[in-house]
Amino acid sequence: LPGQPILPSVPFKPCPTRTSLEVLSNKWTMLILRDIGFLKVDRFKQMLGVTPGLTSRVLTLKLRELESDGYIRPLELQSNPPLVRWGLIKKGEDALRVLMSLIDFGSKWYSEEVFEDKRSRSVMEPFPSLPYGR
Amino acid sequence: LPGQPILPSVPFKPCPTRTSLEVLSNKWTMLILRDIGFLKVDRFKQMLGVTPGLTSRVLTLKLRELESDGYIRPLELQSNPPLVRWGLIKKGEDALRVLMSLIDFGSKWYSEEVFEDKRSRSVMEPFPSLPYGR
DNA sequence: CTGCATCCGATCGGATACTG
DNA sequence: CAGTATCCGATCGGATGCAG
Repeated sequence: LPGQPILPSVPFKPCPTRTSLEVLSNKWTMLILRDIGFLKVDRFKQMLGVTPGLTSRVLTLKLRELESDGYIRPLELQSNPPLVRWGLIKKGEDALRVLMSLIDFGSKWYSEEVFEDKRSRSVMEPFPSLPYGR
Repeated sequence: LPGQPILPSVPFKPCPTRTSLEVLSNKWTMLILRDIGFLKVDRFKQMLGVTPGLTSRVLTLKLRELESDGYIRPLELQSNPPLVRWGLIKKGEDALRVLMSLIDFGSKWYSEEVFEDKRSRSVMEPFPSLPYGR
């Protein structure tokens, strides 16, 4: 992409990248959205199970943050013993597009760590069923 | 997206999201790639100028990291006084897709902070000239 | 099961001053 | 101009244990 600056035709005050990153750049946030949105793992303990390294303290903090920022919503199913499912709301679903671009990027550039056959590929291959693109 | 889990047809060991985030989730990294890739601001001092809050110490650290991870490349033009331009290489250009998705997301969900007219919009509007999508 | 409380080391990154 | 060096407070997040 050499040459002219690529400038927005509509000027923004702070770059929207900055605002988006404030919430999405967290170490665990995207993985939690992945659990709920893609893996359909929407229960506290299950999330801990499928996300190695994540601890209950951090998961709690991030769920609260995602909730208060309007990404997810809790469904309290029963309270004794507690049974909660977490669901994406609109903003959270939109964030999955960012997630897809991360998966795409990672699949291409970190295939050695990611795939067992170490072959680089595009997301369309791992997720052929997904409505991707616009 | 209710219903079935959306699973990859090709299993990955760690989720590629995780590997991508290790480098891209940094507070400043994406903004530096934006400076070079979109704004065509490729000089040290200029980057500090267009990226409020960024300090020279952190910029140095991140440039070194992006360089050793294969996102950018320095062009030493002269050494006294020093004159350096930073350019994206392939991996860095690919990372712009992630950046676009962040801009897209931010333009939609943080329009109050981002646009002066506070109207939400898609990236296609601010960047009509960009080859976006696949 | 779904969390919360406490503790604490590691890291991040802002402020400031300095160098070739 | 393009960085380095030093300092240090704030935050992040891992470990562990406990609660409803």
